[in-house]
Amino acid sequence: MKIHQLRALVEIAATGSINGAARRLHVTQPAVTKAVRDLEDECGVRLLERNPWGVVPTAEGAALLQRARTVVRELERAGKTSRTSRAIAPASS
Amino acid sequence: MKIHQLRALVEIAATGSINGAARRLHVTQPAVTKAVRDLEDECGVRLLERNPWGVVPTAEGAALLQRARTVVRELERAGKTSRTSRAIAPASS
DNA sequence: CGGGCTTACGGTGTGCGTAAATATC
DNA sequence: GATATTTACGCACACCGTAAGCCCG
Repeated sequence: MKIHQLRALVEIAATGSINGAARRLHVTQPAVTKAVRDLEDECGVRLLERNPWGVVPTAEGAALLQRARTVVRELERAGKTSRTSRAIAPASS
Repeated sequence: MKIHQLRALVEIAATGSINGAARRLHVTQPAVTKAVRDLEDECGVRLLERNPWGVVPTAEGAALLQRARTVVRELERAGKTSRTSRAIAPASS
């Protein structure tokens, strides 16, 4: 269960395609494919339904997607918090 | 901003020492030291106050700690969700 | 001396990119 | 032929463990 895997899932859902997710994540398609595949392999569930025109989350994928969104969002906030701390830190003489 | 770094921060705060965190995380002390150091280096803030008898989170460390706890907790829930999906998935003929 | 943190060094594993293959329209 | 996904291969980076050093009681 790695972050980049959850991020991949989130972006795939957001764009409706692995290609689009790859663009957003600034990585190549195979990287995203492997990320979700590892995730599916890890939990033993098909997270995406592969269609010729793209992909759609399965019910299980959608369920995990909600969790993934929260994790990514909170991680984002953590990064923001660290930046804020960086701003107020210099005053801690 | 990696998960294991946040996890390290959480466990350090929980145990009050890098040594204790290492034990909980089933890794060695240097690994934990480097994890928090990388985190500090990344956000440019001293997260821990090093004392001879152990370490104590700084104000900035405490702030990030709250976020870190949330991230770790949510990630935990994500893993649990995947297990649940695994349980209900086989019925999706 | 003992306990705890840090630094340096080497190995191993993982994630990424490139290249090639398959399927649909 | 174009688009989208998947698989295979090789590489670079990051994490971890071991070993050695430093500080304080």
